[in-house]
Amino acid sequence: MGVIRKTKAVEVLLNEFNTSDVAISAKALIKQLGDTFNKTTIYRVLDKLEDDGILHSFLGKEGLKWYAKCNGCTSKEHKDVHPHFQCLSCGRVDCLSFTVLLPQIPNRKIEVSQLLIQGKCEECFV
Amino acid sequence: MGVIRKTKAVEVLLNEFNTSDVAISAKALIKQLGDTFNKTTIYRVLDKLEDDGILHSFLGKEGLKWYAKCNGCTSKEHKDVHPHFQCLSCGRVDCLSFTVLLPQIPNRKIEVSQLLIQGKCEECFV
DNA sequence: TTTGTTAATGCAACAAGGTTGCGTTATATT
DNA sequence: AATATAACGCAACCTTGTTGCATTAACAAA
Repeated sequence: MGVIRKTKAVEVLLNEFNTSDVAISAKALIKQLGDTFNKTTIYRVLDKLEDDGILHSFLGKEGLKWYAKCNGCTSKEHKDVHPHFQCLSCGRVDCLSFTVLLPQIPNRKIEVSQLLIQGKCEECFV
Repeated sequence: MGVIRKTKAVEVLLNEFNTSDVAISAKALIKQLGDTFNKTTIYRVLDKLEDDGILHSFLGKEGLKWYAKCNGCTSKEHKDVHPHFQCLSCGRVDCLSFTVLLPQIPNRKIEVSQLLIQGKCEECFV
């Protein structure tokens, strides 16, 4: 990827992800920042941050695109494959830090896997 | 769910899923049957078949909705939780018949999980 | 500090998957 | 055959996300 300039939008978006560990949907970011930045800009910055290995994205339920910080990824390789947890009560999504081991499947080659777990998060589970 | 009438649309759609075990996206069904039935009808029939426990649905990559036959589900309970495999070469999606065991997560309650595995299918993996 | 290159932005229009309202048709029941 | 109502077709709409293009602003070099 090309040079990334430190613009207001990049700064603000990065800050969103640096202040907590949860994933944030593009939709939520647009709702929150849409008055300050054009939605096109937000989509493009997220895209670029993903290309640069700073964020990773995945699809949550309802087909929404979610973003979260990467750990140890580069622009060359997104090695950050882990499950995501979506709370059915409050909607919050976060990254789980364990690795799910998949069985080998005969005659198939696994390249990517996406595991979305849904239920009640720590706050909502009492 | 209410009574389900044996209409042409129901008959044709059911037949699509009965002749093979692969999953089919709503989009593909509309492309294939859109001249015969209105897309609204197709969406509604799929919806109803899912409610009745005959089909189950999940989201594939790109946020498309996919449907496949259920095994042993009723309209009360969709017990059919299994991984889905999407081939990155030919696009084909099918249901894998094994169960992935998830570790318990402290202070959270797991209710649903969706595992999408991507790679090369049996046909494309040589 | 001014200049110049080009990445980044805003805007408007668009794309695609899916949904809704409503008047009409057809299935199943009596 | 008459009736109730599920299912249908159509058009219009909604939402998330994308594209083209003219304008603005980072940033490096002079």
